[in-house]
Amino acid sequence: MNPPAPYYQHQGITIYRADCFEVLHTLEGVGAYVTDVPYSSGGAFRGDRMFSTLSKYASSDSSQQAGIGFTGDNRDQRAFLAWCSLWMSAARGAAADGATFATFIDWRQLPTITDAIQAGGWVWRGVGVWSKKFGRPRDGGFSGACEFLPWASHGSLVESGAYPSGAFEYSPPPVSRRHHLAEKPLPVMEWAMANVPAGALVVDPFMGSGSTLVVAKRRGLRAIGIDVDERQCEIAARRLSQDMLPGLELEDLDAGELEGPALLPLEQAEG
Amino acid sequence: MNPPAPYYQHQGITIYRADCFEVLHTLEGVGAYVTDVPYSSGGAFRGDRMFSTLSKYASSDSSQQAGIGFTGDNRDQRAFLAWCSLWMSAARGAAADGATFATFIDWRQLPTITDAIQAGGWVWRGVGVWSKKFGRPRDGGFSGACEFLPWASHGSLVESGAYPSGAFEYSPPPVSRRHHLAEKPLPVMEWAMANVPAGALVVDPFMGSGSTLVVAKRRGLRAIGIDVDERQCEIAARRLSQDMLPGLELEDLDAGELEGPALLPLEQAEG
DNA sequence: GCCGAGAATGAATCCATCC
DNA sequence: AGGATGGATTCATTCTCGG
Repeated sequence: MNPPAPYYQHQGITIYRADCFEVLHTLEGVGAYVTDVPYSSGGAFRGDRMFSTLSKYASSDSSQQAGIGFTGDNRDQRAFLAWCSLWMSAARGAAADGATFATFIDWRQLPTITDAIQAGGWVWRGVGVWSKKFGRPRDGGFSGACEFLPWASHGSLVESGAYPSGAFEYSPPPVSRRHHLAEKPLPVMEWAMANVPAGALVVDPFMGSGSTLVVAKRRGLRAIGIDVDERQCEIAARRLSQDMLPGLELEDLDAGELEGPALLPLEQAEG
Repeated sequence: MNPPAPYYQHQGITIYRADCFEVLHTLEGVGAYVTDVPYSSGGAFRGDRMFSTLSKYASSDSSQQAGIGFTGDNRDQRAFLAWCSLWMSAARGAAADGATFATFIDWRQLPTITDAIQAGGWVWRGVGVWSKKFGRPRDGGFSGACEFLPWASHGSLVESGAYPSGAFEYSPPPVSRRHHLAEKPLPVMEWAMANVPAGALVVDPFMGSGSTLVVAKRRGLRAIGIDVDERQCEIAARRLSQDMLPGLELEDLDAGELEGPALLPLEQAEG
């Protein structure tokens, strides 16, 4: 099979505007997958509002009550597991021996993701933690201060000479300064990719605004980003075209504004 | 039903030397469960789980294998899920409305524990993270720097006026200075119990060396600790008898040595 | 009591050998 | 074969101890 025509291609970095399955089936020799799977939306299953509603149910005490759409909740959860298992399996089919896999996820979907990782044939190796330092406070409960990075390998873990910590602390910039609602700050992405060996091909099946590619480019890695949304592809391409002199700190790149015509704001549905 | 005779009882703190089921079925009005369930973890290979806790978890570098191990750590996945569901369900049967539940666990068993929490009828609310700052390094992978604190409530979450963070960073003291191999430092326990409202009855079904009770006593809470191992009961009782003047810092209490005769190490057979 | 240099450590993991 | 055992490995942080 051949991949679709690239949306962007320059200096070892390629962007495809496509569903990830279309591209994953055409790849081989992938050394690492690093991504941020969408879990609060996703055209594959349901509209954003519907999913939010269900999440709201699940987060209330109403799961103990009668009359809630339990089957609907359940089916969404199952569909998410099935869909993740499928794309993770497709990803593994394109992976080189010893390839690594990592995706960001929130606490609620973490168990589903670790099931999907193993269902997809990956060897689950651990869970990294990104601490944002602050989360929304909760009277009588713990704030949601962390996001999780379950990671895995295709077969034996290959030594890369890197020993990243399982915990990383970094305060994210305000939403107003992000290119994407769920955007991961570049230092956080750099941490998540710290164990990727030199020369590896990195693939992000849910590219979003392209933080994975920006870090890959800085490190001189080959990389492929995939996103169904053309606006995200454009944003990512513009970020890659920015000045990336080594003297620039990642934080500065994060704060850099994109040149060119203004882009339409993203609708909520993209979160 | 009546509980067994207490092993220790003083100033609102009670210790039972018993299997937790024996006691849980006799309780009522419990405001919070805070515990550290035996992980039944220790490696991806079948054989690795079968070792004693000392050889599984204590540093293999140090030839000193003296110390106190603990029991009930050898269950396989299915049995661990079933057993946890049972005791969590029994615990919920004794819980007051709005009671909270929290247990420490490692990354490998986290999904199993969140399943058990929900199977036991609790409403899963989130996952706290204790960062030890440093874990054993892994070439090509992330270190295991964190332990996790999934938490839940019995029905609606009750406001307690406390807003603890979902992340807590603290370096544990070396094994040689602990009362229990898996002992949680007092500042970590204090964080894990930060949302427990004043006046609540706290129960720890797997007391170990009694850190939960020590923090409860400091906070003026009523508390019940349960452990099958009489040596742990004795250690906990001694810790509770130590000087706990408010002027003393928790770190100092951690470092305090216990008076009385030395304890025998646990035999390998029990591991 | 404070500070710096050197030593020790880790709720592992993986693999080569034994039985 | 397959389970059990023993040993080598890793480095940021903490601990120990002397000055």
